[in-house]
Amino acid sequence: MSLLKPRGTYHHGNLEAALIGAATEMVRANGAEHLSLRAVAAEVGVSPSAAYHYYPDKDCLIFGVGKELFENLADLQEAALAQFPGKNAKAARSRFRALGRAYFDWADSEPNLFRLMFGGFCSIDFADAQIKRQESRAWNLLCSCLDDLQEYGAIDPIVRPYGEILSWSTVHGATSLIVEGHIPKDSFESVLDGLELSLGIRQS
Amino acid sequence: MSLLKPRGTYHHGNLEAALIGAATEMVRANGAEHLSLRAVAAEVGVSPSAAYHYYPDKDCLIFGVGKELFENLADLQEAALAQFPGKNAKAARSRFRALGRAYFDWADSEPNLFRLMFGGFCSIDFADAQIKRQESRAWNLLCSCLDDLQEYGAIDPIVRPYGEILSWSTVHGATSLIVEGHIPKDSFESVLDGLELSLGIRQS
DNA sequence: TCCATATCTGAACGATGTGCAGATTATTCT
DNA sequence: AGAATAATCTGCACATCGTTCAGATATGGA
Repeated sequence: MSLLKPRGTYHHGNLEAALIGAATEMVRANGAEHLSLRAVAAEVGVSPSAAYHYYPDKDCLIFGVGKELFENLADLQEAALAQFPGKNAKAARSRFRALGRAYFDWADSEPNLFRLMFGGFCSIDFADAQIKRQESRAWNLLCSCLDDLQEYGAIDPIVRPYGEILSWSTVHGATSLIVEGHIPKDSFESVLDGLELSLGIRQS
Repeated sequence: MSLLKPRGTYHHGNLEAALIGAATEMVRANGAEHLSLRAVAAEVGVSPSAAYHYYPDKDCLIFGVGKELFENLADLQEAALAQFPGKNAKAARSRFRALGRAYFDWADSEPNLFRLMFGGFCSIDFADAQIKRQESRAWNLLCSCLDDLQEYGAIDPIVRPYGEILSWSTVHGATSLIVEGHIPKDSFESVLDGLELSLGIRQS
């Protein structure tokens, strides 16, 4: 599936996917705030108006880009968990850290995509069913990770009820602050350390 | 100091401040992504080109807006601390919560301004001396708050070294996630509860 | 083969950010 | 006070952008 429309043809054949693909790449490179619908159309080899057959306006195109990203992130976190499949406290703790690191690494390697998802400037409808599904998939991964720690007695039971929301908030907050340059990059590991300590997660 | 230029006059007299004022109000109302330099100029009663005498481009005008906001936030946090001046564990704990709440309340009441500061879409230079000063002012407030807790033996000494970065990350993360609609608003209080618990902050 | 439908083009409109020549006012110097 | 200089603002122009719409072109079913 090529992005460019075959020369001399009228119909593209795969315009919707091609538009999303080109738009994603351009957001990745230049940030959503500099995305031009005309440029996306030109990249794909199509007139600007063609896009309006699939998206009522530019915002919806960007929304389409965003929807895919939440799936990507959930996939990454799933892969991170799969790296440490052991059924013991040590492996569970590794999973917990891997989950946080995957979140950060993704944001750190693609700040423009991360901003599109969580920056709030693009009118993304988080009530959208597809996004909700991916977000709850990621949430469930975190839940199962904390459940494991609990099962192995490797987390403070008093703090356990706050585990999910505390972990997500902390990791997301540190990630945002680092991506936007408010705190240095190497502080993420120490945030993870502190988070583990404060949740009472210790290696047996 | 009126925003509008007096009718019939040529020079405005206070253009720079008026531009920032009008721009701030328009960002507050519509979000920085919809700010129009022409609209700001019109609001102030001046031609669009006039703005270029004070700011080389639109981004720099937005940057000017952002700089002020960091001062506002630090002021708010200072005021929050002043509400609980007591020299004991209970007051220190109240200060800690007030600090977090002030951060969240500010973001919750002015999401567009919060996004401008931390959303990452506006090219804000956080190495700017004025911003750094305000950010470190807020940071020091947090430090002193945790120092107090430590002095009164009201915080887990093992977690204490991570106190500042954990607190900021967690509060900022929860705030962002709530403002952008990823988690419900009422979860902030429970994040605060969890943060206190996990830091070992308990009332004597 | 012909027709209905889906898909795309081309030209147009208003709005935007920005640059530049010159008009207008303020300030400084004599 | 008057003239020269600097600061400030206007008016116009340009390229680009998002978006609309009438019409051209291709596709698929009868």
